Amino acid sequence: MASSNKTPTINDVARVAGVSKKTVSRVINRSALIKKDTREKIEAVIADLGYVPNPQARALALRRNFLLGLLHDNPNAQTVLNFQEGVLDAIRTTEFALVVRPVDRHSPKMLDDIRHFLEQQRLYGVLILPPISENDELAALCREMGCGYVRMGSAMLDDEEHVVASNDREMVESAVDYLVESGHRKIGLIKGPEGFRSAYERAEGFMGAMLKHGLEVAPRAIAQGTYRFDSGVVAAGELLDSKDRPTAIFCSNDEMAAGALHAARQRDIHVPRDLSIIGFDDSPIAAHIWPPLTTVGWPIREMGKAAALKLVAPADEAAQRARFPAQLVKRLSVARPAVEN
Amino acid sequence: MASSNKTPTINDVARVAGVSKKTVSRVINRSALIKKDTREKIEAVIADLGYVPNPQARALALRRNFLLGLLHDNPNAQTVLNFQEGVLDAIRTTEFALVVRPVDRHSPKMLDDIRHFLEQQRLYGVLILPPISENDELAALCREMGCGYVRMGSAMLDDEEHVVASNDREMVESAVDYLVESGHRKIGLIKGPEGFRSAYERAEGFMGAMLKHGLEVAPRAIAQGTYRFDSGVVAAGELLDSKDRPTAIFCSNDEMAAGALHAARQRDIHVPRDLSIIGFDDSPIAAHIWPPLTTVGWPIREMGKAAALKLVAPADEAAQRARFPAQLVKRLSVARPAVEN
DNA sequence: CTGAAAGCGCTTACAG
DNA sequence: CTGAAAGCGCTTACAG
Repeated sequence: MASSNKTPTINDVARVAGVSKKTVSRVINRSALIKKDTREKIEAVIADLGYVPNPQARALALRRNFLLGLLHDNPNAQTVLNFQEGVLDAIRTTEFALVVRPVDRHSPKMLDDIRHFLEQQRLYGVLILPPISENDELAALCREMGCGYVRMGSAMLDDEEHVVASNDREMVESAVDYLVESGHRKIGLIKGPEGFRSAYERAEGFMGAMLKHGLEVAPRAIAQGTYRFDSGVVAAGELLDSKDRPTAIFCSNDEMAAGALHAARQRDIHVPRDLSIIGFDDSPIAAHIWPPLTTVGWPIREMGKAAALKLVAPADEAAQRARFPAQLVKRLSVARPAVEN
Repeated sequence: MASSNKTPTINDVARVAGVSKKTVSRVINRSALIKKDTREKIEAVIADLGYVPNPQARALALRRNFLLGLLHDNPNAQTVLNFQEGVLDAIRTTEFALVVRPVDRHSPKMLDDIRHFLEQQRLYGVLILPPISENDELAALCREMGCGYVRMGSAMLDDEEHVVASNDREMVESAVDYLVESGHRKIGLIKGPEGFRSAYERAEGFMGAMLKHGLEVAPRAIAQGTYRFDSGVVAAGELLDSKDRPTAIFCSNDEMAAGALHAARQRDIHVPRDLSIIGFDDSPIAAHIWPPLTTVGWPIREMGKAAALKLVAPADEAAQRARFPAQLVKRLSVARPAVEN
């Protein structure tokens, strides 16, 4: 070691290798314009010295940080965390780091806050989780600021390079198919909140499937929810108290399905004997309530990984994928209806 | 505006204000060595120009990034997210950002990985969540690298400036007190995993309380869990199948309590009529299972905020706090035992 | 394919 | 209390 025990810089590498630091910079940045011999010599010195390029210096010179941002607002905690894990899978061995930024969808200053955040942190790119991923103004802001972005959604919200999407609509169709195969004909729906694309997609999937099976959906068989547990209790209550109550309910997410289970229990309606329930998300609660919930699970971690790769390694094969099929997870909350109807 | 539409730099501010950039730097860094008039003039120019110091440049010059790291391994998703929210509460209006880093407690390379991460990112400081917060080698590593750190824990793991702690032991005592007041005398314990300080504290709290009440704890009234749902099912099964089964079980976390509920249901043991259950964490599942779980809740978000403040604003009053009392959340999973025993 | 010079936007001693 | 010079560790045109 020529220098002391300080961490080595590009200058140390250049000196030891007997080249200019520009040349070292070229191997760091994987420039093609470099002779193989030179590259190998420099790589050896880098390994020998244990040199790691200083990201702060690169960030300053490049006017760009090696930071990915995760923008999210109030989604399911497990979803956020699984997504984070996926992102980390993609960047763990790179120089990138992940910065998280919860935002407030209801604040009128949200876009300004995000603008300021992007301006200040000079992020390499951002990953946007639903529901704010559905905000087209936000995507436009990212483009305007020269910040890469990938949106996670329930449908193809943008070009393939800017989206990782699940197929919610199809999945709800297959959930309804399953209920119909199990003998249900009076099937209720608890919708997610207005303005959420996922809620829309799931409701559309439901209506489409019912139509396909020639089944009627009475207005009283549809209730509005907010994706929160409490709204599931209330909405299911409405369905269960209506005359001619459904023998099965599709809930647009697991939280509301858990609420529906409470509503049934309060009325001494046994699940699944007297009522079948299907949720959506396959969040941990689905497996931990009683009866364990039949639901739709999507590969969130993989989606997070692919989303990050779209930003940091767009040429990578795994970065090409934009569609991520969800699948039905059968547990114990669905049974044949006690009385065929 | 003197310059074009580029974002203004410290030079622009200096020029417009008619001072040297060093002086501008002084007001940015809140140096005391500056005349009030000068400061106010410069502050006016800063506001006028909409100047924001470039964090990358500061990071390079200071050899220190304005980034806080969140190190965690496999804890409850909601805990991580709530903690993140708290941290963001503390740094939202500052130049700091939060970088997340899940780590693998079981990897032999964990400390090396973290060392490399700290070296590369030059973090301002890290926030460490349990269980890895209990790793003293990790804390030593942070000190060695000159990286600030704050550990979250179930007990005072370190000096006050390096800890935000809950009082798990006391809280479990009061949970047991509550069971005893409700008439229970045969109370079982499902422990958390070996090597977790929180598991130890909770078990100690349990044993201490039982001793205080002069109640015996038979070996068959204690079962080992892992903090996972499935382990709760198994452990509760053991307790419920033992002769002279308990009328109440304290579970060292909510996941296992949910598992215990399953075990009871499988045996047609009604909760709370035939069996009372108390959990720990007050995670969302606690309120969403049936019956809603009596549990111990701790102020995670506040702890996150205080932890971040200890790093970024140690003089702040809220940064002084190191102890955060949890409290018993009474719901429906506890009742008087059907038969006094 | 390689290099010398200038620059990214700040801060740090050192003077005064 | 304020400033001129040098430096943090990289990259970017521009030459050659």
